[in-house]
Amino acid sequence: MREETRNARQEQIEQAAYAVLEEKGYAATSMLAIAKRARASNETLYNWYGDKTGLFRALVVRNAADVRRLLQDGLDSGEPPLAVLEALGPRLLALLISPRAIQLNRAAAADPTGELGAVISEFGRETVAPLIGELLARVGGTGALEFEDPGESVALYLSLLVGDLQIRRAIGRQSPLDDKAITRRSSRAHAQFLRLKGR
Amino acid sequence: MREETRNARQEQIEQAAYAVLEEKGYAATSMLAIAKRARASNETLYNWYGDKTGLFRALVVRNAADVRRLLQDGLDSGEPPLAVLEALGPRLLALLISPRAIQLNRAAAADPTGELGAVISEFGRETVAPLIGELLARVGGTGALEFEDPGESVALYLSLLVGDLQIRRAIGRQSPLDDKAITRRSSRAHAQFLRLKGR
DNA sequence: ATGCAACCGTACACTTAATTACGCTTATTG
DNA sequence: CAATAAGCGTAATTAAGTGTACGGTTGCAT
Repeated sequence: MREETRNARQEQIEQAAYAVLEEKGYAATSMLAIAKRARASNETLYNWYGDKTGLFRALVVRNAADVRRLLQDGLDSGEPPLAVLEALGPRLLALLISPRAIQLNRAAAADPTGELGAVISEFGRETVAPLIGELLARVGGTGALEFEDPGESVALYLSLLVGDLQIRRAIGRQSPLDDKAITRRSSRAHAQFLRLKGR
Repeated sequence: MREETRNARQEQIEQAAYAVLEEKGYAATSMLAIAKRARASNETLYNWYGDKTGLFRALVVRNAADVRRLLQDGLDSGEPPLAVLEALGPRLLALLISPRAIQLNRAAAADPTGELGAVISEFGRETVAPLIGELLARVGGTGALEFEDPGESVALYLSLLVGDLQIRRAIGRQSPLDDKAITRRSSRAHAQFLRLKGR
């Protein structure tokens, strides 16, 4: 199969996986259901992804790449760091509590092997945090911030921005935030962060 | 069976449930495994708890009662509110990220019916938040705090105290925080909260 | 002591879902 | 235009786990 065709096919399969996942939740999502939705055979799914965990690992990696790209674009934009931070807030928050991300977190929580959780950690927070750290360092470079421990500042920023929204969404009792709520929460977090760490 | 005996037996069964849960994770925890661990029959488990969700609901309720008691004792202690808040921080944090609480959150995230999540919310956050709100209001009454929206202040306090620790523990391989780390995080959160909301 | 109700241990349907196998069809390639 | 590799659809296999049933046993009340 031509590489191009195959990539397109994988895209379709992963779309289907998300669709079923968002519709049924992880526990009720079967490989067969994904295959049918994508009009693929489950033999193909197993050939390409190995097993169910492998398929979801692919979803996690692709999702994390989106977040990474968002941050990297911000870093490369050449805009003033503080403006970048402010603009990134709502978009980052939106990604982190999107239905897709939440379903992946639920999947990781449900995964008996714990492997999905490891992958989310590795490709999620552990690649994202350094990028935020870099951004904060640049803001610091402009003199707008003052902090000793960069890791602690990243954690504080994420605490203010995201807080316990992810876990509350994951256990199902927090409805998705609309754009307005996301903007409000993000700008509040931005202001609070500056008050704590700004000079 | 004498009531006392029965309560003790339930205690043992719930202990066993936690043990298996912490050992295997929710998905790999079967009713039979719990029964065997407790040297009980699964018929008894089903008679007493109805079904698997019912058993875990019992765990959630008991766990939430612990948290509630902690806060209520603080409120009733008669100590100065600000001191109560400071003393409560580490103990509350320790409970919220304890292995038991985390496993219950994992269970809720994995539960396809979403019922466990509802129970956690109802007996967890939704009874705890008002108590924290009451405590914050009393601190405000002493003139040490100033805020308009009590709900928002509770959310901020919890964000600073707990942040995304729960979700990271739920999906990650992150080890529990030791006492020292809990104390440090809690006192930092306390200071930051006062800085944002204190007068 | 003795009857009874609940409990234990084990076995047993009954489902469900992950994998695997396979015959048929379609696309790629030399 | 074959030859062949890959993919499709579906059926078979396997493995667990939930929830139920049941004979034997134990603790409790009378």
